[in-house]
Amino acid sequence: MIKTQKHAALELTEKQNLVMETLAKSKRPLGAYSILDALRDDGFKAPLQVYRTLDQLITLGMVHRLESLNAYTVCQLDSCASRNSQSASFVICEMCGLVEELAHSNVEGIVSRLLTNFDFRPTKTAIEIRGVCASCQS
Amino acid sequence: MIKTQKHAALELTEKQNLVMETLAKSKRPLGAYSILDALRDDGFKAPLQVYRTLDQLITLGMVHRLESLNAYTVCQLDSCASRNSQSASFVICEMCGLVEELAHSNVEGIVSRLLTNFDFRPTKTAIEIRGVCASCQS
DNA sequence: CTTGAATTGTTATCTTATAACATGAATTAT
DNA sequence: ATAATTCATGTTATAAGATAACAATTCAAG
Repeated sequence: MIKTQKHAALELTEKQNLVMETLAKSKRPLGAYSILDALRDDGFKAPLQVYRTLDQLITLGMVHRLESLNAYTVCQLDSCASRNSQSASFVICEMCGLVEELAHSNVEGIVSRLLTNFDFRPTKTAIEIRGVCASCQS
Repeated sequence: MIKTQKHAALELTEKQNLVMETLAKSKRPLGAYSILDALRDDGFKAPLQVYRTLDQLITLGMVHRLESLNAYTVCQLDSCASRNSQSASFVICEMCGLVEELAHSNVEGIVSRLLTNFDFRPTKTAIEIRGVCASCQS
């Protein structure tokens, strides 16, 4: 194995790259079926192909699922992919649909704060703050 | 209107009471269709009846939706109903399914901490911490 | 009453997700 | 090499979650 060191990004399969590009092009999180529709001409024929690819990307920390939207978005932070983090925090504007990921340097401390007095070993945290963004507060 | 002062609990409709009882009896969060199945003999015939009742109870702060489970649970804190709070925080054990609600005296401070430097007006926050509970860590 | 508004019932449908099994590719043992 | 095993992917069918659209009913105001 004389191959040069591989970067995570280069390891992606064709299908994974297609899903990443689709999500990256979109300004908003996408549902699995929207991704499927966008990729019908690229070999995606069934929902499960999308769901499996999303699962892989989520495991890599490159995509997050927005639990309260049943939708998926590319990770906006380099830190997630580099640590395979499945945890993420988002603000979601209920007026315009804007979604922004919060840096989670803060989040880990906050989670352990919340768990004070709870004997609980966290593996994956979802924080979704819904409300009104700056532009929409006018 | 000479009626005595009403408590929130006394205001509940028949259907709302049935859903509350069903959720309270269950040790685990329930999906809307499980609730429907449990209440088929009590006049519930269609999903929408369950969803509408759940929405009402959620608005009252008496039921919370677990976004990452697509399931519903009675609020375990008196503080939610008393302030009609739609925000809640949970720990969810991925081994045994245990779900426990975290007091949110902490949570509000934490949310504003997370939003430092974000011009965002939060209305509803979902925090769901998945992991392994004390019993399952053995 | 009776009109209009709001709630509740009902059917149909849409969206999201996964089970179950088939096919094919890679891996190892013989 | 090739059979046997395992693991990933394809495909069909269906389960589970949610809501749209409209009908029927209730209920308060005129």
